[in-house]
Amino acid sequence: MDISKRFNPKEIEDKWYRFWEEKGYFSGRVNPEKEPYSIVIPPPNVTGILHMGHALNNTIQDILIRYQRMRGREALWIPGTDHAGIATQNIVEKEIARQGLRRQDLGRDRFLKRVWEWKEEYGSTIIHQLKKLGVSCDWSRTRFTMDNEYSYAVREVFVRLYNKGLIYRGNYIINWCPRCQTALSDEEAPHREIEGFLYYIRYPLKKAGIRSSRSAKRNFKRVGLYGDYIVVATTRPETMLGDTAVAVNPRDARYRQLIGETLILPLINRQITIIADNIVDKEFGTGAVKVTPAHDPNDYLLAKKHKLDFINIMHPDGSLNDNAGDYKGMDRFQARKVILDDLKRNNLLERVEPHRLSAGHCYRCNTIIEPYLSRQWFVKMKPLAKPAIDVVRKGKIRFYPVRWKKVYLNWMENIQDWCISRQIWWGHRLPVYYCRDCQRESAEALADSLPTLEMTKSTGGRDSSVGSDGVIVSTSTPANCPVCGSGDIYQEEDVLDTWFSSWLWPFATFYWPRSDYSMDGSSPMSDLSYFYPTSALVTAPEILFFWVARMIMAGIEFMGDIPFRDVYIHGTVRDISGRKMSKSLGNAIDPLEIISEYGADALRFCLASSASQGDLFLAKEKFEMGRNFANKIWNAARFVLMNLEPSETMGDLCASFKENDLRLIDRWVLSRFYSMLKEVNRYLDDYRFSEAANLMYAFFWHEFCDWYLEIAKNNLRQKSTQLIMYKVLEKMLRILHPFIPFITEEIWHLLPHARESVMIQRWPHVQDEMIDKDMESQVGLLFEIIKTIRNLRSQIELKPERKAVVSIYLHAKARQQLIRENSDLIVNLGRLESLEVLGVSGRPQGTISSTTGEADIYLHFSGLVDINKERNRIKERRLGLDKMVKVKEQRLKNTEFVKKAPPPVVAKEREDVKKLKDESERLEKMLRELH
RNA sequence: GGGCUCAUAGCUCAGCUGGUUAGAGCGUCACGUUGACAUCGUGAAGGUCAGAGGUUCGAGUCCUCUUGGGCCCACCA
Repeated sequence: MDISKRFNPKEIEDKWYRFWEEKGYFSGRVNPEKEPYSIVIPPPNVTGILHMGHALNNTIQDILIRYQRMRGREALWIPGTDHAGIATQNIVEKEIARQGLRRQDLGRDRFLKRVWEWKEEYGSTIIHQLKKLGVSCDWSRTRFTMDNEYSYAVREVFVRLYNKGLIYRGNYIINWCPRCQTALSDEEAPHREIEGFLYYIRYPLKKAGIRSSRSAKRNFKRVGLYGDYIVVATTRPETMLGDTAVAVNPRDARYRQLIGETLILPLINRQITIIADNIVDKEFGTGAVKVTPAHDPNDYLLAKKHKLDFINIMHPDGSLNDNAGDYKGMDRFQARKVILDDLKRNNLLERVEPHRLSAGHCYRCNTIIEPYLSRQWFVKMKPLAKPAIDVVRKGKIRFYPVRWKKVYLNWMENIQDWCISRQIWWGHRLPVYYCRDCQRESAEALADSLPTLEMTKSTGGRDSSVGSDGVIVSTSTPANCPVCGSGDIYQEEDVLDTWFSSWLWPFATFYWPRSDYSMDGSSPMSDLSYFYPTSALVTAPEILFFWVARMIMAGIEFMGDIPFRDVYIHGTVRDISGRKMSKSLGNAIDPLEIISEYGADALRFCLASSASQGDLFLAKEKFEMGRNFANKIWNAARFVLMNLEPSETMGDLCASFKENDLRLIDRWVLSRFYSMLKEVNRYLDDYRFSEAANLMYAFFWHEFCDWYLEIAKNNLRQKSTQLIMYKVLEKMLRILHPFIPFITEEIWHLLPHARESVMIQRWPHVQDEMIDKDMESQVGLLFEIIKTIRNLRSQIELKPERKAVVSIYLHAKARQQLIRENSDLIVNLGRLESLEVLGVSGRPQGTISSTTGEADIYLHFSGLVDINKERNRIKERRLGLDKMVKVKEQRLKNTEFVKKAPPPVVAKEREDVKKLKDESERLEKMLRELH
């Protein structure tokens, strides 16, 4: 047979991927005969390009899917992409910016057309890249979160929640990204520490000369033109332009006399009042807080409570507006500088301290978030969260590793309402319409526009604006106002948060709210009812709140059932120094580069074997391990196939096979295989991929290749050897297939059998009757002896080509038979001329010696033996043994131990002592015999 | 400020519900073209399991504290 010496992944990967696709192996269809197993892919952004995180995430899913498919489940993996509102819009905006255009120049419709064109052209990049990985998604079901049917599901959900009173609209402080010019949810504005400053600013009192107490004196001094003042501390001095009060703690003696007094807000000369509230921390700063209701969430609440004015000083792009007086038109950070200069000039900046603070950052463009008062839409989360907490707490949904359960519950129990409106164009437009005629009659008419409200008096509570005043919510565009019949209707400009569509993914991908959809049209049940709830969700920790938690809520709310049973959360991919792998840091390893250099199998295997409990620390060299393993498998297969009789087929081999033909080593390798398989099964069912991968690796390489195949070289003409080599290889291909699908398929087709693909084979059964631990330990002794001989050889630097003569004394008579029967094995692997089994103990002339736990081994040596070296070696070993004996004897002397430890543990301890002592005595004897 | 997590060989990590002579891969050193594989083989060196207490007959494994990393959440201006 002509098989290349090296495995060359490039030549075969595309071929087999096409083969699987053409055969339709990836498709999952309703099949009442089979138990379903389904996974929905975490849909990558249409803007996405494959990175290591994707590679890891999808490798794991593919392992699960292929494994379950082989176990006889109807496996379905639904792929798709996410429209990624802000990210995609940003890309297309950048594109048109090269032509000097802003999206506003094109207008909404033309801009959206451009985005769709972009999507058509580049949107499936990541899909093609995923295929390179070998993933077995059912591509005929590929979904996009802005597909027509999907969009309908989104509107349906909005309407249902609105009608239930769970969606409301109102003016609140939200996270505003001045660069993207949209609101963001709390999750989209992660806090990051920044090195900033705390600025202490003097606010003069209108009525000078008030002293509250002696202790306060240093806080009140005369400054320039102004009278006495109060000092406030802030990290964002520019917001002072929007201040409408200063707050102090009512129990703060320093300021008690000043409560209710009026201050002159510097630079803008507005009169503001000193108010008292318990939320003010006396210890922080000066104990006096400037209150900026329109630009700080705390101040907002304070202002509601104290009925203060809300002054918005900023345009949506972060520049200051008309309310900012002389600073109007400046960018917020530029304004900060100028304001600080002006304050300094007026002797109003008391001091500046370095101050570390954490601020929200836009998760799309990393711009510092501005807390911004604007009219937005929200989902009330508490009612949705409650049942979603229950299902996790009761274990209906299980997290792997389990610690994520706590993280989930902690977040869910403190959940805040979800801001779902975005001031961008690419996305699902809110199914909200306004009737102009009704609005005209409404007192709140002016407030529907984008968040440009400049100054409003405080309004009522959080729910004040729900469902009133010309608002129509409907899945389809209404022709007339259902209240007044007017046709003067327009749709809400805002679109929904991308995650407002993603959270429906586990059922909207099955065409929910339709309940009758099935892919092949003639199924006895719908896809949704067959495949939902899905079996497992595999994802990264970053999107636990964004996505996983919300899917659980949506599943329960709209399907009445959990969306998945298991959640497996894998680690984050980092570089070798622990930094998160990212394009911007320049430390990313491109999976496609790894594939082309080492092969997709190498990539997959390395990722799987690195995917233990924590994060993954990767360096390019690490993938060599996978490549080497693939090559090892390749060559082992080559060896096995080269040594099968050309005409042999599996059937011929089996037919000529008799149980008693099996040699000890044959039974050993089978026993080891099934022992390993048993554990692999357990690990896979427990989402412990690295353990499963490493077990297979160790067995294949260090047991099957290093021992079995090496021994087989001397029995190649025996049918049983050929059969067992073949059998183990064949079974290994099956169980390795989910991890390394390409090479296993390639080798599969080189096997002399007729079955068309390894991918659709059954996962092997554990044959318990083949597992024999006692026999394994007998073989273990044989290996020990061989290793000891090799060790002795290397000590006297005996060249490999020189055959040695060895005598063995077995301490247990029963083992003599074992050694005699398998002496050929020791002779061959020990490179011996002959092996003698001694009847009595004692050192033969001209030998060097060593022991295993059960045998004394003497290697005949004609050269000069360095007696001292030999003696030291034996002594050292004895020392070690005696130390262990001491520890164990001490343990046995302890009556508590003997009384309380379980009998088998005590028995084993006794046995160990006996064995160790024996060995020690034999070493002692060897020592005596040396002279 | 709250929570989670980690600290085991030079590096990256295993070590499951406490009882091994503490393992693997990579790296290092020595030897090697034995009829698959140098992307290989054989052998070796290398660890007081971060530190201190405690629970227990027994702790790398459980508890507390200390030290040092990492991550997440949070409305300290």
